[in-house]
Amino acid sequence: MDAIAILRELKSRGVRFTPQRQAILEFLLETKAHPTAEEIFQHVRAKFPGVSLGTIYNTLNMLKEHGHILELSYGDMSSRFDGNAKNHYHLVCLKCGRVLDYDRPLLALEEEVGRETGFQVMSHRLEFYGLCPDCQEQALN
Amino acid sequence: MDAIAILRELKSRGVRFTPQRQAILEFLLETKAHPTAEEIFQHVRAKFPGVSLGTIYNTLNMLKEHGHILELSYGDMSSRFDGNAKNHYHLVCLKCGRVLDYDRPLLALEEEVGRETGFQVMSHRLEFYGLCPDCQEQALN
DNA sequence: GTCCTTGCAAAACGTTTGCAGTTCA
DNA sequence: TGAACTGCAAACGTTTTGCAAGGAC
Repeated sequence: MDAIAILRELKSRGVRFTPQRQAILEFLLETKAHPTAEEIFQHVRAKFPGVSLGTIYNTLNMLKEHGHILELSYGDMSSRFDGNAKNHYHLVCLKCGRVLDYDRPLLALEEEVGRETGFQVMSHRLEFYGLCPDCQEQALN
Repeated sequence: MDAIAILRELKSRGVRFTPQRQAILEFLLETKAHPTAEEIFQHVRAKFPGVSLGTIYNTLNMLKEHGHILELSYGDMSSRFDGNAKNHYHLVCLKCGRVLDYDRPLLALEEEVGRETGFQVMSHRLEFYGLCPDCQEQALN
């Protein structure tokens, strides 16, 4: 589903279709980089010089609430946003902060966890921390 | 290992043993609640009325760097701290924000992920999101 | 025309930093 | 004694909010 299709669907729920929103969502869908709000801002500003960071956050929160993007937050760094809300996992580089996708079959644990704990499990998040190939190479030098 | 033993061990690495640090670490070790820095501050202030939030953060960062506690961060809420740095997983309630421990054998995935992706995996984090038993009950009313 | 959204600025929030004074070793 | 730590306050970066003007429908 592309940006226009998603925004059309949202329109039927009372969310307005604006060119800024289209630019933000298109960028999120086409990049694999898990950008921060600031990075999205810089990118969208190339097309819409007057856009503000407030609008970026407004749109990101709206898309997140409707389940079209994911917010990934880490201790010290600012949040990163993922245009792929379909389930997948992440590899986080502890040195450069980069976040890479890791596609693999989802773990079938939720039902078992719910049974064991009484929690009504709705989703899960799995992340691996370490060094990306680039940073491993640098460590050798 | 209790707070005094941990602080004694840190002393041999040049970290000073202060009563504020003892109070902070004791609270983290005895609670299961994964408190925020602010909650730790409120608790420690009962014993040390003059303590400052800066000291709380200073101590939490020191303990985290030495691997004695974990920092858990989520999108909108502030970080929570876990006095149990031994590997275990977490259940996060989407309604009340509570974080519960989930003890189970660790997944043996790191080696496989490293092989598949070229990442040098050093740790992983697994969290389940949903409704805790209390909030499920409330939803019925 | 209505009301949602934008841009801007200010504010809020959690966290870090700088510094003078204090305490631990 | 001297380096590490404390308390305080100011600073910081990220995110949210308030509001008047603008744009979608």
